[in-house]
Amino acid sequence: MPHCNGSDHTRESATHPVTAEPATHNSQTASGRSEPATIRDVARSANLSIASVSRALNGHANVNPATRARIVAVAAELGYVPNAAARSLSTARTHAIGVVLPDFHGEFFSELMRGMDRAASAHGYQLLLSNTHSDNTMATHAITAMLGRVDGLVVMAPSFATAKLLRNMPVRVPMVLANTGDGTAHHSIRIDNRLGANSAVVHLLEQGCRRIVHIGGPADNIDGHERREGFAAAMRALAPTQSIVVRDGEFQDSCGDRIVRELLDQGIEFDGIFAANDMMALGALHALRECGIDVPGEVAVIGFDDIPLAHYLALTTLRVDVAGVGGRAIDRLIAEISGTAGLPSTEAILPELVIRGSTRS
Amino acid sequence: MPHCNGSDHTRESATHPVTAEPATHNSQTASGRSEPATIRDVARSANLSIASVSRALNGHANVNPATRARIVAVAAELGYVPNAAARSLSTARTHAIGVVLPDFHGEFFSELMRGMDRAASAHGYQLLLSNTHSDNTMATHAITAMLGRVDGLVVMAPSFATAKLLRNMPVRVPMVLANTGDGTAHHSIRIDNRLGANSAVVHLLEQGCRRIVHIGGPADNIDGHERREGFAAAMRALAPTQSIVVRDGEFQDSCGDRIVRELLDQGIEFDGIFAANDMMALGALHALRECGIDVPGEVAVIGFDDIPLAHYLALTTLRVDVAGVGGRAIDRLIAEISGTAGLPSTEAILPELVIRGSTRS
DNA sequence: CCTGTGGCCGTAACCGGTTACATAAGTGGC
DNA sequence: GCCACTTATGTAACCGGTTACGGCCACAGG
Repeated sequence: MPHCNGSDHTRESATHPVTAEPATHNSQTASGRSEPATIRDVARSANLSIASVSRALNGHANVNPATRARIVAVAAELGYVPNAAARSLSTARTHAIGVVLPDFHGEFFSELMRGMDRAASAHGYQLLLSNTHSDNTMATHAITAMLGRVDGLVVMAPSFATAKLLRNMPVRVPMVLANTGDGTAHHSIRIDNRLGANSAVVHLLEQGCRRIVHIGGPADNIDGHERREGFAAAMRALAPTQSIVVRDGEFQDSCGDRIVRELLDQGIEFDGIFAANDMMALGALHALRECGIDVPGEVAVIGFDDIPLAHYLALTTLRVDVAGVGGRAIDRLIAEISGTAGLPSTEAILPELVIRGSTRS
Repeated sequence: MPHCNGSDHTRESATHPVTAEPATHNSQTASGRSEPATIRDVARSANLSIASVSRALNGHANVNPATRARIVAVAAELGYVPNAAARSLSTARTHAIGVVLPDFHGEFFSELMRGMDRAASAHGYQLLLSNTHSDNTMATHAITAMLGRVDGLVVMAPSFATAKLLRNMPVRVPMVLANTGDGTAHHSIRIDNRLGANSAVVHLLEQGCRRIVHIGGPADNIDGHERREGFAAAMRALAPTQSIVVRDGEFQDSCGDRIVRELLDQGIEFDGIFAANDMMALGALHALRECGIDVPGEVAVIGFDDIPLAHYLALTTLRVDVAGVGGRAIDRLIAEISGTAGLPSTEAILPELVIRGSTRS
């Protein structure tokens, strides 16, 4: 690029009175596709020191208003954007939050992210994402990769195995756990699965059910575990004469379908189903309808989560404010980052019963 | 943060020879809750220079194998993790990719993220997320905030207004556009909406439909726009005698419902509906059923996207490999980052017709 | 007129890495 | 025995910000 019109930005020659013009290291205009302008470019262009530029742009008080205005104008003209890495290096703050999730599936995930993003961007934080791909060891690997590039972590590890790994990992950053079976050492936020299960049982009993079966979640999953325990506890307390029937699935609709057919084949009688999540409940609904069993007349069905499908297929369920979980997790993490959080504690989100056609006609 | 051990912030004492043994600045073991170990700690502990540590840990060739092994061992013992900000600063690489999306809603979003995450982590990249909250100016703001902390950007801006802003923004990083109406200046990837619309029309005509109406998407949306145009073009080409009826909605189920009722009220006859997305198609299905109109007997309905609900409600639709879009976008961005990408070009993902009960009994 | 004070600004150290270059030791060939 | 060359390691200059500290100047009080 030989002698491009260097007329406008060669003011720096004023500081160096003579010498042979340092090759105009970086004197292109903002419109060019040049290297991004640095704080030094701004300082040179404004005939000020980099310290003043830094102070002015960061809103420090001890800067002359006129000077600040000039700096802001020059910065805008050069299209200056502070280098985030450099800033992080000297301030030891990244303004980023790492999010480690077990899997990117379905509405649950997008709602969670929505809540997190809103809370994070409200505080000027950005979200760095990582999927553990349902591999337990991946979680620690993902966290390690994030160390140093985030100010804190939100980790979701519903699998007990992952939670165990987590517990043994030394942390160097603030961390909030979501839906994880470890409420002692860290700040955490969870769904009150036992309460939800209790609400489900109460509702089914109110509808007149006398033989309730539970389609449970995976044994390794904390939510499945707690919902199963909550179901059993509620049954013991509220319907002590009923036998407790539980069949575990894998949170997929096909499991619900299969388990219902197995129960029917085995001649097990039931008039109510509490599934540990909506997908399995929908699979159960499907199987019941195919077998000509009236819902809710002969069998009432209730799920957990309130996914959009539940609304469409009139499934009674327990609504969980997933976006709220995400938002609260971020809020608490930011509180911990800024040192305004208290001792580690666990916060529970309460599920809300949503009654639809699958339990009441 | 009361009385944290103030011994660690006396950094200037290292330069001034204050005698008195620098107090083993940072010699705790990995298990402690101390300040993270730096490369200097590792070097000191291994009796080597920081250059050797850097070379050893980065796999450079010119390091004695025995030395490398010792360094690796010491690093592991100290729990050393390189500071990402420092590394980014000197290498000008962040190994992060910025993702700017219009909204975090539904299955579409999670599938997209899934595809992106898989592709990104396969190449050792992390994802930095940003939501533009459906505010056009937010997009440029979000991008600005990401500059310097990412190696490249994937931007999704289905709104024409946002795309326009984007076009005028000077870019300093590699960028791939997804579903955006600007295929000239940047690498981009999109859904072949016109082809999909054509497939829909062909299928409806094959099913014997002779009066097809289109429930279109928002005027400002590129996908809606292209599907509408594709519909009109296909009708002109394949059924030139039919009049082209189009009613625009907002991609929500309620719109489909409302529009169908309006058409019926206005006495407009039709035997086929092509909706610009599945949600509106489902709304239409709902309205038709409530009005006692047989589907597909009297009216066939086809949607676009193949969301999970479509499967459950037996909606014929055009499947879009959303995860594939995300994955391809990341792959191409990484190619551009590493300089192995060619000139900007547009890549199209082909929708696939999925025939279900709403068009064929 | 001298000195204290406060506002504004510049100098330079520092954050924790990477890497060009210098240095030192070992190897082979003549 | 000397030189060229390779290999292994150390030194120090960066990368682009932030900020402690000190200097300069204007102005007020004595």
